[in-house]
Amino acid sequence: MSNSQNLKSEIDVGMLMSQVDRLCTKKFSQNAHKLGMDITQDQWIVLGPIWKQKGISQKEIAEYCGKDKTSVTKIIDTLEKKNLLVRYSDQIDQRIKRVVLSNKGKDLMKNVMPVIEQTRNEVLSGINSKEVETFKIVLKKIYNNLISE
Amino acid sequence: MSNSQNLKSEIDVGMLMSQVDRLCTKKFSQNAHKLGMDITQDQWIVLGPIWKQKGISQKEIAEYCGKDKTSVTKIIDTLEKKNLLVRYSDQIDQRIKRVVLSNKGKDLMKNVMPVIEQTRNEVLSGINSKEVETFKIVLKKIYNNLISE
DNA sequence: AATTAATAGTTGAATGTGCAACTAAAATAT
DNA sequence: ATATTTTAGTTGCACATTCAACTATTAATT
Repeated sequence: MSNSQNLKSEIDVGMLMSQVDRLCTKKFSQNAHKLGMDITQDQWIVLGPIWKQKGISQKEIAEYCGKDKTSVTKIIDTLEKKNLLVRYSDQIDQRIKRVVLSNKGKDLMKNVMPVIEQTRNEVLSGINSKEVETFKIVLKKIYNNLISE
Repeated sequence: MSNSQNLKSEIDVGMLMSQVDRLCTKKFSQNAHKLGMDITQDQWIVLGPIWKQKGISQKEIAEYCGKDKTSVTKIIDTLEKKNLLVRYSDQIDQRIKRVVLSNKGKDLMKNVMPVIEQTRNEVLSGINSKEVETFKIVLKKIYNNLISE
């Protein structure tokens, strides 16, 4: 125990962020499951832009989500198997795949809000809004430091 | 582009954290590769406690790293295949597997420091220490909010 | 002492990520 | 007009995570 504490005190920022990110993702899944929904955080993240913009392309989804196009392809594969969305080729530019939610997908997005809210409340409980602001600012700064392009 | 900006402005904290965590992990890998080292961030995270405490058990590694025991098993499998460490059973309690670094593992840990430092510098560039402090405090608060047990 | 619980670690399935190599289609160059 | 390059998306591989079910071993019950 004391040994573990010694080690923990020297903890690295990146390591801590990874841990916390995994805990948040896990909590989202658990909350979704508790509320009778079969969806992961990353599936929700990908559904978001499709919900907001019907017929959005996979490339645009990837940009919005900050995900690799490979990840987007595979998550959409999963979501298509679950009949939450439909893929179709752009009529003009056949390279582009566009995506729309199915009725099942729309229903899910309607009902998923309590999962988001409950998770956010649990995650940010006892943290004042100024701290959250700084937290977000730092995340954005790190983000800008690392997006090379 | 403007559409993407609209979407981005409503970005969720958890989503942003996931993105940033992935970018950090990626940057670590890239820096390691640039410096001629074959190691991922998670492999380094698991090697850390073994380096600090020779013969540490997998359970203790999992606790220190905040990783699931399953993840630890598999990362140690990988590290063992790469001959960076050795596993052996505890003489008294045969359930316990203990781990020590090989010479190759020790060498790697000696040489990995520049990767850590370079990554940390790139990640935290232009962020003042007060912001970093608050950032860590918020991460720890979220951590405490989510470790159920 | 024999049964039952708990513990440490492993395995397999499902999910997600990143890289490199690939296909197909469109845009550009010559 | 043909050849080259770029772009959008997919596939396969390696890695990492989680869950549930499993083995083996030790500890606790009765």
